[in-house]
Amino acid sequence: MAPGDHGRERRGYHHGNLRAALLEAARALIAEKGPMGFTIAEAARLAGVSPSAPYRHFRDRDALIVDVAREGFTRFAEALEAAWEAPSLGPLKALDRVGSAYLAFARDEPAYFSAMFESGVPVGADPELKRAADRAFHVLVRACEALRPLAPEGRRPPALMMATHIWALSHGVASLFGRGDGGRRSSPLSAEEVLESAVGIYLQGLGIIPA
Amino acid sequence: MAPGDHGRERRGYHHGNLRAALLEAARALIAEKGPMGFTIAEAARLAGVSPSAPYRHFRDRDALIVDVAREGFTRFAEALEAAWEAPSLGPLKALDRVGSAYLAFARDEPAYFSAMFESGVPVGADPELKRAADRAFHVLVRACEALRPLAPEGRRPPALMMATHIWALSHGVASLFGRGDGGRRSSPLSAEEVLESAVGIYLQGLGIIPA
DNA sequence: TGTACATCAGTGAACGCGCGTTCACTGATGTAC
DNA sequence: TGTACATCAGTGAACGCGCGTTCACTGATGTAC
Repeated sequence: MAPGDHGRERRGYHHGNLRAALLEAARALIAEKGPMGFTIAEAARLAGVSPSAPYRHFRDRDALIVDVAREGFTRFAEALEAAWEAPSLGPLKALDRVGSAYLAFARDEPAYFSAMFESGVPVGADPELKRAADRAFHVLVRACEALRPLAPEGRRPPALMMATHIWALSHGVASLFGRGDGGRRSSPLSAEEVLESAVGIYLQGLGIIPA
Repeated sequence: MAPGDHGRERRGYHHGNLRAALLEAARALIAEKGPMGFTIAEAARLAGVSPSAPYRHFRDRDALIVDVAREGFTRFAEALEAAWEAPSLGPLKALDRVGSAYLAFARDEPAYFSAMFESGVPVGADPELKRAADRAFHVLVRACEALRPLAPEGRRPPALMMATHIWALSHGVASLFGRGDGGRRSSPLSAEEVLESAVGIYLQGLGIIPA
């Protein structure tokens, strides 16, 4: 594959799809060297275009990273939604699938993951970014709303709190044990096993699963 | 405070404490701009020394960051150990204190935290770094060993697994809600409240706390 | 106590490099008539 | 269908900058006798 063949074929002087090609190049570079190792010049090179071309599509370097994070949150939300909504196996099984999707995303898309959570981009940097992030979190909230009625009546914490707990747990497991790039800790258990067992004990604590 | 006054007074031509001053300067710079925003040249400037001076003490830029991470893990381990060992209030109260110490460290020392967990430095980069990291994790293992006998006999997961669960939970909460620098998510609950309530439900799940 | 000398821990100039960004420009594309 | 023209999306040269690292050097320190 020749340089510049990102997205559709380049048609002569005009690239035709430069914006998308730059986002893809940035993703690839961030996967390689982290969010701060990425440079606009190198992204342009990868897209087969002069170093000034990106400025037709992005105000500056930061704007490009914000867009990568936004794209990442959008795909993340889609992945979680798909995991939750697909089959009707009951909320317990579905929650399991959402957890696995969280880990799979962190593992398969380390570039998006670090642009989203480790690049220093504040969630409020862009309204669309915020919307996508909220959308992802909302999947967990819906899951917890479905789970709540299974708990004994006196002991039902707010769904939002439950979702926050499970989010933190998933995020911690993903960060420590389930990253696609280097630097993860070693553990006798896989990330999936850690998350699944922890969530199981948590749900027992709520009386949703029998002890 | 004049530039270069890190640690003890500079005594003429020789700095006297340059190594420590550079580590401190690096910490300050990482707190400001993240692990990748830090440069050796700027650290030297902060320490009041020529740009080539750092090379007397560190092979290169990476070596300096690894040392910052090592220093961070050492202080982290000390903080967790102090939280666990101080008073004999019983393992439940002590675990609480360890959790708070985890969050406090992430909040008060964002530079160390990101050098340790987000700089791409692999834990195996340096034997002493690995030892310090293990020491920190070991506090959680000891805490879980103390907690385990409180669970009903048939339902006692390995302490190492429990420690992994609680570590992931603490780390997730710290990363998402309890960072000292920008970029954290908003939540109606404080990081401490989130962690405490989640750990409470988890311990109920183990039968260590009554439902 | 004094002196010669080895070693240590800095200096500062220099290098090559790649970056972000700007600028005037120009080739390609699409639209009005 | 053909032509004039506006607009779009690139080019490529240039800028100033700060970086990591090297090198030969030198001032300060400590030690042996």
